Amino acid sequence: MARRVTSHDVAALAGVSRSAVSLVLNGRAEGVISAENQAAVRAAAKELGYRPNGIARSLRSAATHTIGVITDSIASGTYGGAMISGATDVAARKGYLLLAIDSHQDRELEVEAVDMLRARQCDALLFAAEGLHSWQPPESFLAEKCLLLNAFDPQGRVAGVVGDEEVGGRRATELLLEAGHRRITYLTGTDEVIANGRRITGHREAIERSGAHSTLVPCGWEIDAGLETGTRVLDVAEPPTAIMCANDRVAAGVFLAAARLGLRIPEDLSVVGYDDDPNVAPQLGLSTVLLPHRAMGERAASLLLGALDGKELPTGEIPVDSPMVRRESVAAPRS
Amino acid sequence: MARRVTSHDVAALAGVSRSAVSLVLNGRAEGVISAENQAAVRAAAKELGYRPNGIARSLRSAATHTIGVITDSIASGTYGGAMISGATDVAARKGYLLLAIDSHQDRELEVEAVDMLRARQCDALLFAAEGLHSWQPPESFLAEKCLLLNAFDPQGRVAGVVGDEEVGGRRATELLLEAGHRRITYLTGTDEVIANGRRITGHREAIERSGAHSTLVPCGWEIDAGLETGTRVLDVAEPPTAIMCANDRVAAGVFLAAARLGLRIPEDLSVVGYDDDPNVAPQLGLSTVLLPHRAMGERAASLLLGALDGKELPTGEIPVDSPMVRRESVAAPRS
DNA sequence: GTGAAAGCGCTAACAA
DNA sequence: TTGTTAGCGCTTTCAC
Repeated sequence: MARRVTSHDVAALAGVSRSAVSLVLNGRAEGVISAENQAAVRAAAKELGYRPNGIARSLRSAATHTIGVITDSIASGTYGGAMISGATDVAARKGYLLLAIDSHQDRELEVEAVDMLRARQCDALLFAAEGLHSWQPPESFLAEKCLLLNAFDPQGRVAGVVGDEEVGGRRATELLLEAGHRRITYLTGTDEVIANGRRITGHREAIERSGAHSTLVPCGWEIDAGLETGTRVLDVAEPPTAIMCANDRVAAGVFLAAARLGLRIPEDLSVVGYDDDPNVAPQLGLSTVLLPHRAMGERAASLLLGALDGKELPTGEIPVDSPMVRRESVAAPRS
Repeated sequence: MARRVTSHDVAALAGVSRSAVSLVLNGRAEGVISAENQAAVRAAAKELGYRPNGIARSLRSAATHTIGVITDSIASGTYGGAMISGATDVAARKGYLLLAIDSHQDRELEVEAVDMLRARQCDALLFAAEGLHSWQPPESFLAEKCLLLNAFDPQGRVAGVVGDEEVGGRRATELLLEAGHRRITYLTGTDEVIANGRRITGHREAIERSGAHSTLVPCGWEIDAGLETGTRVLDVAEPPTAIMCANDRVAAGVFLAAARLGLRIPEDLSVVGYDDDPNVAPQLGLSTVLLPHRAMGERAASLLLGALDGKELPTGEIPVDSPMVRRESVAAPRS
């Protein structure tokens, strides 16, 4: 770690002043610095491997090109990483980097994290939640340009980028309706998960518009719940021709239930999942609604970057489309 | 975003000089600043909500309390997040934050990422790989305090924190041996995955020491390979009494194969996996070797932090223990 | 026990 | 067209 090269060294080697170096390297030299001096500066910079000290530059310009991110437990799940990764990529493309810290769902740590990030003069703040939920931002968070990811502010003071769960619930239902199903069962998740209610709303909308019939059966989120509830629902005189599942793991349970009962998918039973879980959906050939985590992260970063560019930040919830991933688990019902 | 509070404001309110503020707030005031002035400074700082500007402090002290992290594609898999999360937590506890950027396995982006991180004066650099592999650090990377995570330098110039795959392979094997198995089949992964060879080495060691017999059958890493190869291996006159699997997904395939053939686990067949995949192992009750991603991340951060504290960085590979997770899939063979 | 002054590396206004 | 200067906010001698 030899002493760092500074603009002073470059200026000396090129035989110009430090300001000349600054102008040339920041593209503000045209018509200000002679062509040969420009060349000399560039040559010297290259020879010395000069990189401007970002800290000094930040101090001067009062901009760190850094977005502070508070995550609530992002690494524990399968999906959180995709959001952060999407945000990182979009930010990096504009020269911004993410400074991340995890609060482990601890309110005190959250506040402390905001403080740490603010002390480092982040240009903007982002709060990212593993699972969609309501989040009350501390005052210090609101003092900056800020945004929520996979979360929303109950008081609506900050905008939040979220997956469009209603559309997702509607799409999954419509896929079954369009295939011709009229007797549909929806194995729902649990109410403490906010997405659940929204998906149900979307589902009901689609059903009502169609005139078909659906039954909602509380189930849960895990494979064994899918197996158990799926078996109960299917092992009756007039079973549904299609099942919509709370998520892909439940769908996997339904696959098992169907296999047990000798029902083939999709010939005897159509199944649609939710999440596009990479560990489940492709293996099963499951048609499912994609939770657009990466796109959400990208969206959040680009909104924040826009705000730093002077654009207005939106308010309220910013839904990101949840597309349908079609595989082989849905077909027309046996007539 | 009202104008930021500076030490100047605090000094003015407390009626002292800026240097006094600095001394008090950094705990260097004892015996230097009068008790009442100290109290005044603290009161003023609190009232104004003063936080020292980290950028200015960094410029002054030439230390940013930041670790730059280059990831190669960390968010795409199930495990990468745990490493980063472990590192983040350990670093945060010492006031360090991670500045992360993803190279998407692109060499040019890698070099650029190192440049960006160096320009921001990170105190140390970490390269983290999703899957264990060899990585050739650019010169610019080596110019800093640096370390590899889940990777190793073929030329040995930087140390790399890795999971102990040999021990893992040995442990999995020993679990079966201790249960009394003498006819074991190992469904191996593929050679382009470096961990595979190491696990095989560990496996062979354990087998040789025991005098038991094992057969290695190339299989792969996915559930369908496990099902297919598992079926082939089990559907013979004298099948193995235990199967060791390349990973947990393969083990899931073996579970399916066993079910098809009417073999109960663990009564008729013992199975051991690798990874402790949270999406697979608990659901199956699978005994498996834990890939200690979080511990690896923690280890890397604490080594780097130690180095910043003046301690020597080790060289070569730094293995982190891969513990056995015992569940129900292993029992004594039917005699 | 306290405050003035210098300087980290950079950029932008200003003077030459 | 160029170089000099001031200052971002902080810490740390060094006089007082």
